[in-house]
Amino acid sequence: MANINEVAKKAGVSVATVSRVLNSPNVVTPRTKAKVEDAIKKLNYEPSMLGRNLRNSESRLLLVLVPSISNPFYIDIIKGIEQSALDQNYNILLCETDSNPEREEIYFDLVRKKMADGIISMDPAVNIETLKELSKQYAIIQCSEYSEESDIPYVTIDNEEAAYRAVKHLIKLGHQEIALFNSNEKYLYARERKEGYMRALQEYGLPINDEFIIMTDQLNFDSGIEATKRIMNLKDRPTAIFSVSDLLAVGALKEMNRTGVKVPEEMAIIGFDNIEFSNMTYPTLTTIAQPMYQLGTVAANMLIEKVNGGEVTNTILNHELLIREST
Amino acid sequence: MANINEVAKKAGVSVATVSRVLNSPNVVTPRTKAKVEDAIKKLNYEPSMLGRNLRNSESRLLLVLVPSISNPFYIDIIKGIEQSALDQNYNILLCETDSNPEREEIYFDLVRKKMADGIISMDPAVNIETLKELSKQYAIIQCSEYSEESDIPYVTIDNEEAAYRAVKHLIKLGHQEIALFNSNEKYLYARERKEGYMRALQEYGLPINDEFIIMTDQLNFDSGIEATKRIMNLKDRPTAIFSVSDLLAVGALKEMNRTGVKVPEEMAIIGFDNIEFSNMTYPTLTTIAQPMYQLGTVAANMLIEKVNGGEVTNTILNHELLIREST
DNA sequence: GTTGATAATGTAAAGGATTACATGTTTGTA
DNA sequence: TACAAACATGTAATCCTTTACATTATCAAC
Repeated sequence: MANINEVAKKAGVSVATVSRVLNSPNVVTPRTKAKVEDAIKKLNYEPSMLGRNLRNSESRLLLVLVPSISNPFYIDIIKGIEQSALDQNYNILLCETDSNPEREEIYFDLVRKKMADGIISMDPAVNIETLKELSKQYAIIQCSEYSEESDIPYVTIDNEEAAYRAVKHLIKLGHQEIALFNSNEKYLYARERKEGYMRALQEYGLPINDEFIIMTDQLNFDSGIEATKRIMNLKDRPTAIFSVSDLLAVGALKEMNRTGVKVPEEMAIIGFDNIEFSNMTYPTLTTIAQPMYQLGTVAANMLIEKVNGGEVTNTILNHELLIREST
Repeated sequence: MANINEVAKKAGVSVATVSRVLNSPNVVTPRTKAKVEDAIKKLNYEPSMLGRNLRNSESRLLLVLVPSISNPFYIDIIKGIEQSALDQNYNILLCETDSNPEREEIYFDLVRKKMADGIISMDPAVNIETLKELSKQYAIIQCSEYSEESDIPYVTIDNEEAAYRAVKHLIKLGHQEIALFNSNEKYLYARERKEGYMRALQEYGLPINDEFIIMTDQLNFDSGIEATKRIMNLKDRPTAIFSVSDLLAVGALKEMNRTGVKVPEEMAIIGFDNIEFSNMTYPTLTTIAQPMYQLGTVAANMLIEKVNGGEVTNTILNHELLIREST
C-alpha cells in the first residue's frame, strides 16, 4: 500500500507538498496540485489515519458509555451523537458497560491510552470517582444522568418538573391513589422524579402511601411485571401508575393485559422516555417525551467543543407530556 | 503526559526494555522489571495506542455496519460482537448506514484509511460491488444477510427452512389462507423466506394467492400496520400472517387490537427474529428465534481470524420456532 | 536588470511505540 | 579460571504524517 513518500516521488515533489494538497489545497499551485492528485490516483493512495493521528495526537474517536443498548431510550440518543460526530469528522466508540465495573475500566483505558478523545457518559451506575478523576485530564460530558457535585458538564432535562407534570396529569384525571415505579434512589434522576411525584401529590393534598412506591433494580420489562404484581397484591390497590421508564410501564401493561385489568379504565399507566415502542403497545402509552436525539446532538457538540479546549455550559432541554391511550 | 522515553530515563534503562516490560514481561529480569514498573507508576505513564497502532499497522477497531439500530434484531448481534471483540482486545466502531450510500462511504473510508481493521456488514442494502472490491484487500464478513455470488465469508441461518417451518406451523393449526409480509425481494433473505413459504404451501397442496403476498419497503412498525390494512381490505381475507420481521408483526398485532380482531382466534400472526419485544406484546408473538448473540460472536471471531490472515468458512446457525400466544 | 516582497516548495524533526540486530552479562562446565 | 552458551539489555530503524523553518521561485517596480 502506497504511502506519502511514494506519492511524493511519483509526483516529483516533496512529502510536505503532498500533505498540503491533502490538507490545505489552496496554498499549492494548481499545476503541482494536479501532478500530486494524479500520482495519488495512479498509486491508489489513501492517507493513513494511524500516522496522522499520531502526529496530531488525536484519535477522532468519541467514547459513548451506555449501561445497556437493550433499552431503546439510548438508541435515539446514540443516533443524535453519531450524527453530530460525523458532521465534525469524529466517530463513536459505542461501549455498553452492563453496569460492569471491569468493562467500564476497559473503556476508560481507551481514553487514557489516547484511543479516544473524550467520553459521553450516560451510565447512571458509572464510577463517579473515576469519572471525576478522568475529567481533570480528559474531555467528559454527562448526558441525561449526571452527578451534582462533580463539575463535569452535563445535558439533561428537568426530571423533577417532568415527573410533577406526569403525576399532575393523573390527578387531573381523578386519580387519588397513584403508584410510583422508580429505580434505586442512589441515582439522581430517581430522586428527582420522586420529588416531582411527591410535589404533585402534596399540591393536591393527597397522602403519600409508601406501599405505592416500588423500587426496581433494573429498568426493564421483567421488573415492570414484578412491580405490577406487587401493587396488585395490595389490599388497597392504586388506580394509576407513574413509571420512571417506558420499559417498566410496558411490563405493567403486559401484566394488566394478562390479568384482564382494563387500561386505562381500571388502571391508568404513564411512562417516561417516549421510546419508539411506547407507541406500538396496546393500548399506546402515555409518556413523558425526552428529546433523545437532541440530547445526543447537544452532548456530542459539547464534547467536541471541550475536546478542542472550549468552555461549555450545562444544558437543560425541554420535555413534553404525550397523552395517549393508557391514561 | 509521560512517554516511553521519560519512563526509560527515569528507570535508567532503554526504551526497548520498557516496551518489553509492557509486552513480554517474562523476558526481562525481575529486578529491571520492578524498576520500570516503579517508573511507570511514578510518572503515571500510559502507553499511547496511537504510537503502538502506527508501529503495528493496526487499529484494533472493527467496523460494524448496521442498517438501523432502531431494529432490536441487531442489538443482540451487536452485543455478541462486542463481547467477542473485547475478549480479543478489539473494540467496535458501530456504524448505522440508514441505507444511505454517503454514510456508507464515510465508513468504508475508515478501513481504507487504516482506522479499522475489518468490517462486519449486516446491511442488506449495502453496496455489494464496493464491498466485494474492498474484500480483496481488507477483512470482511457478512452477518445474517449475504451475497451469494461474492466470496465474502458469511454467517447466517437457513432462511428458507425457517420460513418453511413457520408456515408449516400455521398450516398444521388449520390455516389455509396465509399472508406473507415480506420485504423487497432484491434481498436474499426475502427471496429465501418466500421460497420457504411457497414450499410449505405447495407441500400441503394449498394455492398461492398473490394478493396475500405483501412487499414492504421497510422492516418497521408502520410498515406492519400498512401491510395489515391492505390484507384486511381484501374481499377474501387470510386467517394468518407470516411476517419476515417481528417489527412488522408487532405492527400487525397493533392493527388487530385497534380494529378489534382477535389474535389468534380470528387472525394468527407469526414473526421472525425473536426480538426482546416480541415477548412483551399482547398477545405475545410466536416467532422464529434467530441466535442473534451467537451470530454476533461467530461473526466477530471469523473477522478477527481473517484480520490475522486466517482462513474462514461460512457458517449456518440453527434457528428455532417459538410458539407463543399469537398462533 | 536589480531588488525586495511574496508565494510556493523543500528539509527535517517530531509524535510514540516496537523490534531486528548488536552488544554486554550471566551461567555452567571443563 | 576460562570459554561458550544462554540470556538480558541497548541502539537505531521503522511505521506515516504534519508542520516550523529554510530555501527557492515568481513577479512587480524602478
